[in-house]
Amino acid sequence: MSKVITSRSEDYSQWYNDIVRKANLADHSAVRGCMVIKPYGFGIWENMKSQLDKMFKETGHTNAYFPLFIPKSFLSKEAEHVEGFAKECAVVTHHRLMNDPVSGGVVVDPAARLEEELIVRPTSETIIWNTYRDWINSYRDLPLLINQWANVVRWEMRTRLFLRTAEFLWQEGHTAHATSEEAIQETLTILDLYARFAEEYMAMPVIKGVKSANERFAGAVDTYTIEGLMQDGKALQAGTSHFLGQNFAKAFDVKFLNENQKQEYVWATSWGVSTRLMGGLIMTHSDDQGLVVPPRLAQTQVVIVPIPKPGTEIDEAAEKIMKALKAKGISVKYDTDAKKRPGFKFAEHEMHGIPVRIGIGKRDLENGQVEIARRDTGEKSSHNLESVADHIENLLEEIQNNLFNRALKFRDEHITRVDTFEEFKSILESKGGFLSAHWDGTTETEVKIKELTKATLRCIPLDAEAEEGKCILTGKPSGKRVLFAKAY
RNA sequence: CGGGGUGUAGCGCAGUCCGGUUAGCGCACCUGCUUUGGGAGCAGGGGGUCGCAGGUUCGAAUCCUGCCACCCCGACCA
Repeated sequence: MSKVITSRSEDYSQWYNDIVRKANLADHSAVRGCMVIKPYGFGIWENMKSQLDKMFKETGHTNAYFPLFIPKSFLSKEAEHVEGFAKECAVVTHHRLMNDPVSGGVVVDPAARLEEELIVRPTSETIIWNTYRDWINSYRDLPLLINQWANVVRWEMRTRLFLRTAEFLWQEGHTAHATSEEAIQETLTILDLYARFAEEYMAMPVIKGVKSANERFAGAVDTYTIEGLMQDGKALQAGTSHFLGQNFAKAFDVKFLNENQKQEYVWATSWGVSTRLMGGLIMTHSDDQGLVVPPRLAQTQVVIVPIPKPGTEIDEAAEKIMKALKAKGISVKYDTDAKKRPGFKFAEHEMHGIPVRIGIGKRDLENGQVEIARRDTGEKSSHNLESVADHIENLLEEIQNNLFNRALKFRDEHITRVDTFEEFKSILESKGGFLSAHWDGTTETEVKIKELTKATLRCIPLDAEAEEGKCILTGKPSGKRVLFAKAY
């Protein structure tokens, strides 16, 4: 068998790129920094999306849609937001093209210059809060719990498929509340929702925490995050939930009349996860045979590969199994392509990460059995034809759990408590992963650590226990440990 | 945007230094036959503006200039 993808240990970046392309997830487009998500990859994204959407609706949110374009002046209304987002944006300056009599091509019509440029949204806080001003008058209009599924554009200098592309797909929730407490509660509700989704569906363990001032979203009072750990020991920020205080309400003059007939600014949150989750999914589970997809997100959960022999008994057995699996709501495909040999199909389906493969050949069938191979461990076993559907139903659950537990074990083994800066640097270079360390709480120290080690402060874990200690860099007192790591 | 690298068929590459037949190889693709329990074998066949645009030359994949894209390392970020 020839090697199709680069090994993880050999070149992690190349391995990642190979999986994205060879498992048919995505590819580069003709536009700089943008990607084409292929049908197979998009199907997995759609599964993620529909589950998240269901969870948003269960927590009282509804979907809406706001414009792609944001008038330039909107971006400058919230001071910190400008700092963070007014750069690296795509800008629309004209609204018409014309034929060029000289070159015969098409040129921008100079007469069609816009009076005010439009920014292609890098995030939608400004256009949404400008709209909320008209929607909110009284406490009876609150809370306003809205989500939108959209694309956004950030003109990133350096891009990587799924992890950082110039255009990406995401959901962004924007809520308005009457009180600070309620908005903070919303922020945390969403953080929990994201963590549950990551762990229960993506089988990707995450740490819930709060960002330092330095890593906070531009315009937020507090930014909460879920942080995952990839197989190369680097952290991935997988989702964020922001408590925005009254910053945007003040910037866009969004007030409501409270029960005591007094005007107040509303309290806000915003939160989002993006197609970056696809990158996290790939890097959490996949191996040198290709993609590994958790059963709950797999487009196809089971594939049946016949070992061709004359006669109809193989087809009959396959039909029977498919019927039983479909009755249980399990998605299954029967790979009858006569042009490909079984060995080729095995490798191909492994590359695509299909959780369970059933092999049916004459040899097994004579014993009333089929061969079952699981993608997570590669184990193969024979199983009785009659009860195969029940077995697979359990097996899919087991694979889902095993993927999570395996990733959890890896993650926990890669959280190292360090008490000196020397230790910090040496563990970071040798083992990687999260470093649990004391920090004096200043941005200055955080930036210094980044300059010296390339590690960033990922988060202050929500469950961090009180513990007296000394900052690993400055020796100043600290009340709890925080997590550092190199990150994507 | 700074440093380094790459761009030749769908994919992976040789050829470029030192210009010169009709631009080659492996995989993939098409046809036929034999095969089919871990990426099949044989025979035949199709597919190329050599990233783009200029320039030098009798002649450019090859030399020169500019541009573009991708990869890696930085800075920036979900």
